[in-house]
Amino acid sequence: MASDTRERILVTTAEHFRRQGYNGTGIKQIVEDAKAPFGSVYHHFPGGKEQLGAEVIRTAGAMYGELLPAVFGPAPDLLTGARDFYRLAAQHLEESGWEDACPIATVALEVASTNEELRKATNEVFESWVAGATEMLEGEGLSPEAARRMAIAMVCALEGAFILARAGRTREPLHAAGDLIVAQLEAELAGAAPHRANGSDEE
Amino acid sequence: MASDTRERILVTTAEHFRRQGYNGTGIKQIVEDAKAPFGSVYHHFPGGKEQLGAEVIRTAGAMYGELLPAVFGPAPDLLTGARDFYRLAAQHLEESGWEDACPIATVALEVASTNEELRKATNEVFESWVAGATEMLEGEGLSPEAARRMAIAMVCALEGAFILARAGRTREPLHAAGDLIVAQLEAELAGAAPHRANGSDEE
DNA sequence: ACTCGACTAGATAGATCGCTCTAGCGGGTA
DNA sequence: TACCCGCTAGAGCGATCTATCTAGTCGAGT
Repeated sequence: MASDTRERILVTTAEHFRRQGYNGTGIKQIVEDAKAPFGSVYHHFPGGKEQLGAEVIRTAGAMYGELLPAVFGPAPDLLTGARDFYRLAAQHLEESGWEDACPIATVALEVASTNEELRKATNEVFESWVAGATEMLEGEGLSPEAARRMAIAMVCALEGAFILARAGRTREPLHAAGDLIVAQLEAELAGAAPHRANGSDEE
Repeated sequence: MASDTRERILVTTAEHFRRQGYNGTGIKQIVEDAKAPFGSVYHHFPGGKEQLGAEVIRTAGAMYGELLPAVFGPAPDLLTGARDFYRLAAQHLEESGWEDACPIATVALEVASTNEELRKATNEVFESWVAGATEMLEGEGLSPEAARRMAIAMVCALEGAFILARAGRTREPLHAAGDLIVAQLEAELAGAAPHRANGSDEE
């Protein structure tokens, strides 16, 4: 039993935040869609909407961060991994009716200047994504500085492309951003001596 | 006269949208800060909050779009223009207490799946920015396809960097995104246009 | 002087907001 | 049996939301 009500509330809230943001989502709406009793929200999240929001940001953010190894892992090399990532994101976005983009971007912008607690939560998530990508890029021979800069740029390009793609209902921005990242990744990898014993060098 | 009340309402609403989004901004708050009578909102904007929102998106978007020629115009060449753009954006963002980023990004994400009318307005603004940048890049010798792709990537990188910068209260994402764009711009221009002798780039 | 439309001014309606409160259910322990 | 406690269940509070309504002010045109 534990509390799958609590889990349902978290998942449903995450879906609503991704679609319509923090301020656009009411607690009444959440409990209705989660088929949970209203009081349970304040039992499981005594801190109210803010605590619920913080937990959703962290769990949904961590879940999305796992897509990084999930997509890059099976790919034959980093470049195709990167290309796949943006293309899969575009495909998933369209198939979801232009709803399933970044789970925390809308909330991040809403709270950046109005709620310190939630702002910190979103920042931690972004930092964890950047850290994951940085580690991956360092493994390919980039210097720590170059790797981090590139990792940040990858996340920026993705987030920005999500905004334009949802506004215009088109995959074009995600493809343009993906192409940019792949091209630049190619250039940087060529410049940084790939001393990998693992056979992964072409060109 | 066209009453400057109407103008004050537009400007104040734009400021609030940029800071806290559409759903986070109440009409009461707008009229209070704009020192305007409540009824005037519905006199000047009979369509209510939605019409007000649409007009704010379009006017603020057009105003922000004018920064493109304003920054790139006086620059000695395209690369320094691009570098300046991201650095000025970062500087302005920090000086405003991490509030003055994109005037419509928050609203764009909030309404993308919930309000067709406003979604279209945000898309028109993004399209106009892309069109402006595309034209500029074509003037530098890029093919129409390459120019548009690059223009989209520039906007994506900027928007995404704004999200991370506001969340983390740091200029780093804007610098990383700017560096990425400048590097890729350099590569594409070298392949497309006759190089202009102009000893400028360093760092 | 008089009218009329543009605009100001704010009270108020009706819905919804986040949240608190009490009551009851159900199963493990004594 | 009796008791506790994690959890469900929802009525209801005060605040706030968007929007409408009436009344008043002001200036230009006749």
